[in-house]
Amino acid sequence: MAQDRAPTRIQKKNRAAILEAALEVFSQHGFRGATVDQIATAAGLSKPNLLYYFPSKEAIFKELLSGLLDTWLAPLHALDPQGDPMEEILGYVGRKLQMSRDYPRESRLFANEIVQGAPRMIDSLSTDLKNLVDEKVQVLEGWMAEGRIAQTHPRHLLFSIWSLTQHYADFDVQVRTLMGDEDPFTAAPAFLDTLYRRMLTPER
Amino acid sequence: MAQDRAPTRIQKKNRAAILEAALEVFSQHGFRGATVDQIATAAGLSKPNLLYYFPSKEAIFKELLSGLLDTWLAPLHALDPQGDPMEEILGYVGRKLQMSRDYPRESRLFANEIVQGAPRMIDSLSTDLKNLVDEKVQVLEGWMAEGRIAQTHPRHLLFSIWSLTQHYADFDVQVRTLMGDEDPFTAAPAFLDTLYRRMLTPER
DNA sequence: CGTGAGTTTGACCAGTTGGTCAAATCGAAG
DNA sequence: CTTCGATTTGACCAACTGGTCAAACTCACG
Repeated sequence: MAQDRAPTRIQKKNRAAILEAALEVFSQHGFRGATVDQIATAAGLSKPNLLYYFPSKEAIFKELLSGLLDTWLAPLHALDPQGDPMEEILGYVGRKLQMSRDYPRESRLFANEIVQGAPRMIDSLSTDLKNLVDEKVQVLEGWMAEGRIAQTHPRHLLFSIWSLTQHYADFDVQVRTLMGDEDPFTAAPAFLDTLYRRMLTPER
Repeated sequence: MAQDRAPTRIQKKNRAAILEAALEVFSQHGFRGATVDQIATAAGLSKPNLLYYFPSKEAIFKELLSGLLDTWLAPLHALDPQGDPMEEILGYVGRKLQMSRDYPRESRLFANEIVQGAPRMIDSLSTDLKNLVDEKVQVLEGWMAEGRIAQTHPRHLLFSIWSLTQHYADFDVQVRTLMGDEDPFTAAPAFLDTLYRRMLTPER
């Protein structure tokens, strides 16, 4: 078994390959629907070999989740209280949409988990995510109180950003089925930009 | 085996119980994550007894899906080309939100399936749903051309309605974790109403 | 080289799962 | 209350799945 010392060249390569393969398989089939054999094959390893690097299927999944949560929350972290409110929010929306385009598997991994009640994520949600959201909600409330953006329910505003942007990753099949040849990500940025600009511009 | 003639009293009762149980179990665990035994127990039957009414797990799932799709699309069907555009759209949003509140399991069932690539639904999507959407997109385009609602991408507008409303059902755990005691459905109607009113009111 | 830690694997195991089947039981019409 | 189709079930099976293990192999390093 891999010991506590510095990881070997092979260890680094294989652990990375496993996590990449696990992301692919878990995001497509969910935790229960994925098999260790599938992941091993996708990583170019035998099942026992994979289990030499990770003690169990659950361990792979947990490591994936915790490793990805930070990446996922980074755009919200970057929302700057000192910046221009409208630019900050539109920037956040844009970055979130970009992530749906660039990292759809990550989005679907979380979607799968949360739709099923987030049995393995509920802790992170009620601590890390909740703290971050509480913090940014205060920022939004400040902006609204100052009249720099229109008054709305800040939490629902955040939910709306998440749902609108992640929809393009999570419901990709449906979206593409209904858009035909047109790439959804062509018109989406302008659509969301207009939506939030109209919604958040203070009444004159 | 149940024959082609009129269904018995017992047949009716048990098939209904099975479908109800299947909705509960499938929506929580997805197709692969659900077991026939779980469904049978939830329906108050033994596994072989359940399989006396449905030939396979897959058959139960498919019947559930096709039976539910109509219900799910009904609110969009009801969008009346003759009505007042803003009222029609806001009404549609309201009805869709109501469905997320009243039928969250149905919403999660579809979400689960679509996130995983809709392997058992893609046909219905590309026929029934596509036709309905194409039809209603024309209605929306007509309203926009007449200047009765603001100009936007009609398909993205529909996507936005679906994602914003279904989010409250599909991501229920997350939403409730972040809202604490406050019921999400208290403020959601007003939030969405304002959002679409601001977004779709034509420039004066 | 040689050697020991690091890596890989075939064989295997126990538990789960979807599904079958013959036999037993039930229920409604005569 | 009999009878026959409808219903229910215990026992069973084959395939699959997560995980183990001892033996074999590989590789970096002295």
